[in-house]
Amino acid sequence: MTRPIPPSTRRTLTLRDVSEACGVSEMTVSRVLRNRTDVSPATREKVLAAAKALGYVPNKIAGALASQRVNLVTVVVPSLSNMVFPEVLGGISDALDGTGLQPVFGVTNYRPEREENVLYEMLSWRPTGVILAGLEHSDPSRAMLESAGIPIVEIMDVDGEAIDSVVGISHRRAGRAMAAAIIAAGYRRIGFLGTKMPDDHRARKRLEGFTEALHEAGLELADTEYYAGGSALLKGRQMTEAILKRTPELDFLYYSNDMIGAGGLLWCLENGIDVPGTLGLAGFNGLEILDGMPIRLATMDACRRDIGERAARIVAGMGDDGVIGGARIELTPRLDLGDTIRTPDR
Amino acid sequence: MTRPIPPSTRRTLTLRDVSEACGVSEMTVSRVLRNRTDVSPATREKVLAAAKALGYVPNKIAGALASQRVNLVTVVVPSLSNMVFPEVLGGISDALDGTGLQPVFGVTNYRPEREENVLYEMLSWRPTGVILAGLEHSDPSRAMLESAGIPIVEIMDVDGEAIDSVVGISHRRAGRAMAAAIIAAGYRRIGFLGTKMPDDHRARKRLEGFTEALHEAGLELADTEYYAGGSALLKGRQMTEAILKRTPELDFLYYSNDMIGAGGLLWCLENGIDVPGTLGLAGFNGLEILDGMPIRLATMDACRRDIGERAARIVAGMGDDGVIGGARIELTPRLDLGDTIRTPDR
DNA sequence: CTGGTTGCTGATAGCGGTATCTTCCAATCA
DNA sequence: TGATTGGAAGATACCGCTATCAGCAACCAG
Repeated sequence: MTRPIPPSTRRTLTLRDVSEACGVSEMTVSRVLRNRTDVSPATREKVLAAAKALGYVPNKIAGALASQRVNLVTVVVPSLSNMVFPEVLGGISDALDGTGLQPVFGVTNYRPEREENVLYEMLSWRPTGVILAGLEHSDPSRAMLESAGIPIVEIMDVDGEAIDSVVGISHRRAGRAMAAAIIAAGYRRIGFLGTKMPDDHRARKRLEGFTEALHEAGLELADTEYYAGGSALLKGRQMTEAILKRTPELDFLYYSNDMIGAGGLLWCLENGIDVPGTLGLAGFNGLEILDGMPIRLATMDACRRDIGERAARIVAGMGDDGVIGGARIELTPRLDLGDTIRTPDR
Repeated sequence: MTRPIPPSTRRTLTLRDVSEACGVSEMTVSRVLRNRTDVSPATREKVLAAAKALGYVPNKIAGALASQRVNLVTVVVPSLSNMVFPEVLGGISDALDGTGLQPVFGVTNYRPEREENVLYEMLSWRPTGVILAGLEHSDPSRAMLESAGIPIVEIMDVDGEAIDSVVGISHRRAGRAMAAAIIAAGYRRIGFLGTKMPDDHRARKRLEGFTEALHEAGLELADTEYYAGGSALLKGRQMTEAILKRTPELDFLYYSNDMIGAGGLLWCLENGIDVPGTLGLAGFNGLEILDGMPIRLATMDACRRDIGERAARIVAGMGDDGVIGGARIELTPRLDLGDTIRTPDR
């Protein structure tokens, strides 16, 4: 095993080491390394050469403490295990690129007490801003965020009261829109399949909006099926089989996400069910994976990348509208009927 | 818009504020908040109450500078857009839970210069350790890592020279093993479908191992097909169609990942191809999504979670073997023939 | 030639904590 | 009873960097 360098032997380098190596003051080195303009080209070259030769890496901890500036943006999401949040993170990452700001990610696994912990840890690094999913937080979490004195952007959801800024879609409205489309297509005996996660508020709100709209049309959910954990695609199959066995007269299945929807779709096709004739299907999220399915599942795009980008721009102080705080951006999800909802006039 | 609290009015709290609020020294407050034992219960209560009442959040920047201790672990991965790295991150996150260490993630998009940037930024926070994917890094990156004087764990791959510790599988060997299984099953006209990413070294090594093993058995790849970007599932379909149209006599398709493999599988089934009789298929990664496919794609589990957990334990100083640095853990991927490779003796 | 400006560099004083040493005082013991 | 001990709290000195201001030469207009 070739161990790199005896870590004990070599104290880590400081500005002083660089300054001594090139015969200028620490202050001048600091200026050069921060790309400040008021240094003569000659000195600049000398310093850069020395820093490079030594392999100096600045200590941001000291820098941040002295300057009271931290170029970190805290990003807190509930999960990485479906594709929705990674895409949001991608949007944030790209939007922050070139601003000098750096995202730092934390994951809560949909647990409020974990969110509280993650936030506490993150806030104690005094980040430039916070982007976090959802509007539902524990009281201590809200208190921390409110008193942090930095931009807070709650994302994904706009149905509720924001702490500061918010960028997202209305999941309640999304649920209603899907219900409307389904009813318009003539389906009447509708089942719902979803996760059993009390803290997935967005899924809950979609379902609420969905059932409200059904109700207003004089309909009720005919059956529901819940799952927790495991391969979503497989669960989608199993749940579909189970719900159809229990309630064969269903003519539509609304899935709380595309992955279980895709599983259900595959099961239906394999079992010779006429989709969308006998049975209509719809999911939620507009996942890329749907592009590869035999037929396109109806879905609703959640504007994930866009949400990430906009949120990042707010934190970076580049919000489109020039508003300082308290921005509220509601995006409109695009309904995609795909091939699994019959066209109304057909 | 209800803005939280006038940020300008309220200076952020310091230890001094808490100490003045409860009439003890800053030092004592510091002790209490760090759970040090040498404080009387009475004082402790008093301090905690004051801190809570004020909503004090410690400043880790100052703390880290003073104590020369940072509880951050840098984790650098190339991508979040397929499920493999999120799973690794999950493993790391869980293993670190309870150690007082916190992971901080960075993404490179498979670009070496970006890796260099991310590492520079991250190292300047003086983390406790670094976990990063792969063994191939730019010279400056290697230099930074070598001179950081902290545990460095390179993950996913063991085929190459490590900087310090390494946890992963041999992708070369994985490629060979899959080739062996395919040859043993009697397939002879083998095609390869994969990404066109020069910096995905693990995919490259798998292919190298694969072709080597073919070569030793007197075989060569009969055709290859590459893609870049887009929905992997859809690309899998399209590439499969393309390669079979071009080279219909192929009797096996080896995909560089499960997602395109799954797409290919769906296409084959829809087009009435006898899998695994006429055409065998195999992917790589052991993704959960395969569980939901009509039939199980042959694959090889990459031990992702396990790799994350072990790497985290090394950084946390809990490596199973008690070795301080330079650990080398090679895991053995499990070959799963699924339903898309015919059983040799059948 | 003077006073002011400009351009570059250095000295000094913190940023908000923690390590370490010291002090204080009550409890314990010969 | 005085010496000793040990637990609890405080005083002090930094950690490595940056903000700020001071210094000083070169330059320019008046």
